[in-house]
Amino acid sequence: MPGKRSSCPINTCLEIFGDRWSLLVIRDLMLSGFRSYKELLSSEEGIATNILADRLSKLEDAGIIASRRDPEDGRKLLYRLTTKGIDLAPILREMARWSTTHEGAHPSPATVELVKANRFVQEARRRSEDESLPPLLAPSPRRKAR
Amino acid sequence: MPGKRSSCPINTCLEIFGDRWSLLVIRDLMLSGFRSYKELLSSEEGIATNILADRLSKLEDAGIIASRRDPEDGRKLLYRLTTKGIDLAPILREMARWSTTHEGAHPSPATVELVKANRFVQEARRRSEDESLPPLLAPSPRRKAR
DNA sequence: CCGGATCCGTTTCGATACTG
DNA sequence: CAGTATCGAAACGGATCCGG
Repeated sequence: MPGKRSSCPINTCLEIFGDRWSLLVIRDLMLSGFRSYKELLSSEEGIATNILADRLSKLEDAGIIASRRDPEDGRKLLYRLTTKGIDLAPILREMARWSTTHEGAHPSPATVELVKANRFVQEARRRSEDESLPPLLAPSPRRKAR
Repeated sequence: MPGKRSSCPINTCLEIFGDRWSLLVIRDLMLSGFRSYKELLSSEEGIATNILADRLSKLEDAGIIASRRDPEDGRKLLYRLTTKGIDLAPILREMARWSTTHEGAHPSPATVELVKANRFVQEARRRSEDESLPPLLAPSPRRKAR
């Protein structure tokens, strides 16, 4: 349903950024490079299995992420951002910057440095191309089972 | 409810950008400077009165928008972005840039120029301080009552 | 008239159990 | 492990009502 709304420059972002879970998936892939379904499940703060599956397929349809078999473990699917997805990095960077300025967000020191140094986008890109690189952020807070 | 999630740099943006309607309200205020409740109702693509009221109060609680009486028409309330809200402009700018690059978004030529010239943020700021300036974008597509 | 608040039918979301 | 089915909870949209 492309609808009748192409006059505003941010409308095409709405389906991604109008949704909390899509945003979290993108953030996680951007910070870590590759992730399997299971890793995303435990990383995102308590996303349900059906929601994750739904968002992954929508993001894949939108050409923002892509999946492929894990060459080392045939059972797993590895998800990563496409070029189009990686290009969302500047948006995330500005979000991180805003949060740090206006709310008491406490990103990891490493992330702060990246944002300051303007290398966030570049690092996110490298991470999607080279899976040997470590994540930008620790494995995740892993929210307590509510 | 600050919750237990401060380790990621974008978490504090989630409540705004995880919600479609908040995003639209912010976009509209950013492009036009001031808006009354009624104007927002007809500008946003078909938002319901209760939803708009809800989002306006949440955004006000978050310190992102502020309201005051229209000096010329005591019945009206005028909403505008606070400094904190205006500082979201870089995020919107990157969204506009991404949309223009990756989807066939057709922003108004004026908006394209602003984004290219990097003046989007600056113009949004001016518009929130000086209500004599024209909106950056036409009064809005005004979606057909389906 | 303007800015909401309230009620209500419908749709969507999300937690859990379950399956290939 | 990756993903569906189910079903209750929440959000949404529309209409209507109300105080100023």
